[in-house]
Amino acid sequence: MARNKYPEETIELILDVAYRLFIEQGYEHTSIQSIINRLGGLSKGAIYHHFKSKEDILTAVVDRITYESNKLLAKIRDSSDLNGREKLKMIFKESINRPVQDEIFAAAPNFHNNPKLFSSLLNDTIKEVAPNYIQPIIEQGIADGSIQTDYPQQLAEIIILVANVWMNPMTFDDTKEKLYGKIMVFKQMMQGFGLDIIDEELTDRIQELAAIYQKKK
Amino acid sequence: MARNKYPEETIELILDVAYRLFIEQGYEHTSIQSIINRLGGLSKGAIYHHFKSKEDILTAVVDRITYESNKLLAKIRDSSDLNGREKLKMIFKESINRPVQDEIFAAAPNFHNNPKLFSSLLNDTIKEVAPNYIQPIIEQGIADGSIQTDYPQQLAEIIILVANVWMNPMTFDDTKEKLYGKIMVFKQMMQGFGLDIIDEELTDRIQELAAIYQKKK
DNA sequence: CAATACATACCAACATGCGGTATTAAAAGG
DNA sequence: CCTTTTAATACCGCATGTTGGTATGTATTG
Repeated sequence: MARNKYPEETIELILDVAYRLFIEQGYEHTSIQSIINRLGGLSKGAIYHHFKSKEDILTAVVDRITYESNKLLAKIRDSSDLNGREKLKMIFKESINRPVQDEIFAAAPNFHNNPKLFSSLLNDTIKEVAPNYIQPIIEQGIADGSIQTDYPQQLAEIIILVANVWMNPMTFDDTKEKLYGKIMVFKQMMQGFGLDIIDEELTDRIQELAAIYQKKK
Repeated sequence: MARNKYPEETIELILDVAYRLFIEQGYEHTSIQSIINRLGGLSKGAIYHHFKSKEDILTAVVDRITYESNKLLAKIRDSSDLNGREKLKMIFKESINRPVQDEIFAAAPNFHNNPKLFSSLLNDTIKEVAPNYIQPIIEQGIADGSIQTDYPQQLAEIIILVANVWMNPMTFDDTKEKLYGKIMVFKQMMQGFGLDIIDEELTDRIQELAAIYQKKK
């Protein structure tokens, strides 16, 4: 293939293809060759020119998956018109309403068939999302009196772990009924932490996602 | 190597070696050849005679890791002299006191370097441990009045997920101080579910494990 | 003698490395 | 300014070493 004047386009193309394949077949069952085959003439050398390894591609893919989500989280975190508790509630509401989610959920098999991608996303959740987005909000909540805890770091982690991983329909392949129970238990957990922020609007939307996810089976 | 009259010994040997390597270097960075090299003369044929694939070895290793633990859980689940809530408390106490844990914690890098093993253990936790051991205990607790919930299945999952995964020092590579905060938050979560069963004895032991795990660094 | 416990030789697929080439951008020279 | 030179970069495609897995052979057991 001819050389591209704008190499970022090539990089984006590689990431597009890799993203789809990683989600559809899993990282370990996607070969570099299978990526090349869908690249429309691009070669192995092209890939290894832009990325130093297959794992490097995964890192870039995960970055792209989380980029939009993190931008939203940052916006909520830095908004000045809400207290900590309200920001937390806003996060659940907004993060669940992005259509990107639908696509991922509809395409992805469960985590057990994609351990590497799953573990990368989990790692990001704990090492990036929790400390950089959730914890600051909780700390603000402590300062403004809307949240009470002595352990903001740990509270941030457990909330986001349960919400993003356990309640994610893609992670554990739940039925609608089972997910409903999860939401109820999550709600009770949040109340136990003094955070009564899960309302009907949220529970409905989560079930909607589960339905989408199940349709593809 | 000469043929072994008792092939189970050969199987155990293979699993011993594989177990160590999987934990030390991760599943994906352990080659069949590196297992063979530590087998003391045994060959590839031996391995593929007893196991049909590398993944089959992983399954067997995970079974062995969980076997003792599950025996203990079954014993508590089936004991007749405790109510549901007491059994739950007993589980935390006993499962944390097994010396096997020390060894695993001392050898293992964090989950992110071992996604396949991690995801296998996580899968076992959700698909085996929660429904077969924790949920029945919670259901007994509902029946005998010592536990209140409308969602025993989901409650079982979230408790064991948080306890086995989030609070596991090996999973997220925590400091002693951070782990202490996790225990406090976990305690509060359990209280939120009406289960006030985490006492000082438990918190002390968990921190001990974290110390062991950190020493190897 | 049949089944089993291994050994040995081998294969195809895979991630990655590398020498080479074409294209572009930047700098130098007129 | 325009042209020439230089250097950087995009990309090609085969070579390489390693990997998981297989086919087949051989010795041992019962």
